[in-house]
Amino acid sequence: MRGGGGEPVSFARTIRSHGCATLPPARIEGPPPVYRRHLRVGARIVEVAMRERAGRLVAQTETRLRSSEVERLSELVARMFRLSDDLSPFYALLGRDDPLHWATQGAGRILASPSVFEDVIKTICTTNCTWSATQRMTAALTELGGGAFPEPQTLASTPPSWYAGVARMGYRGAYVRSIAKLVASGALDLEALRDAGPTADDEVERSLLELPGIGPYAAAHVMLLLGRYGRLVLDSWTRPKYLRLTGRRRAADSSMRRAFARYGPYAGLAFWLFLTRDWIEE
DNA sequence: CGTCCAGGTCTAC
DNA sequence: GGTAGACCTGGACGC
Repeated sequence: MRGGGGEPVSFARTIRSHGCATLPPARIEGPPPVYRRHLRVGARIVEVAMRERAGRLVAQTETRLRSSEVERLSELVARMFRLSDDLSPFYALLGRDDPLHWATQGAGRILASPSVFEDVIKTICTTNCTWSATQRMTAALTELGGGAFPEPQTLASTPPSWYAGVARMGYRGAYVRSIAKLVASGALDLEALRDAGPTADDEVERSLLELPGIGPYAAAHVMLLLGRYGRLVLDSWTRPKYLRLTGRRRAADSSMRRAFARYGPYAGLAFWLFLTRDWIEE
């Protein structure tokens, strides 16, 4: 790996993926698809352009990085693209006659945030509001962070008046602030959820549900970003989209779960791919 | 203008 | 266990 000053940081591990950005701020341009965002690398914030080149994921920065920063950036990008995930067991489930067989070309690599903390907070910002409100809230958070998502300590020490008056987060502000305080104080280690290894999904789900502002929808959403694909993300966007795609007039949550149960631990990923196939241009 | 509700969650029955 | 109401905010509506 090399990096800085126009030299790309590249990853030996091949990814064949259609990255799906589920959370702002992110923009995908194309072709060729480029994903850009500012990342906090050590003490400073750098803009990083990430793209696929010859079967490799390449991250490039405008400014030259120290080798320690290259190391750190590599770590962050590997997390975001979940490079340690092996989706082959999922692909093995998708036979020729499977409606999701198309996904075996490399779909399903969910793009996460560099930290679990960021994914948790942003997910709270998607609840019970319009997408434009989510964008407003996350833009304010990024502004507070000086161009990148703020550290837990920053959010913990920011007064409630900022949450209400600037970010206009409404009742979510208290949830976000209290989670930030827990993390900043060391009482809660959200990042450990990413490397929870063989810890059962149920246990991870319970941990998430204990957080203020995190309910069934948010827990399932964060788990998808953690590479735990068993839960279906059920909300006011996915439910109607499912109905539209299947031509059904109504469908209980239980019947949607049943319809995807055959994908086992990948049921939630299969559901997500089923719903977002039209996001992928062919 | 008032009402409804959006990529829900919490509390109180 | 299941369900009603409240909850910040701000667009999209109907009147």
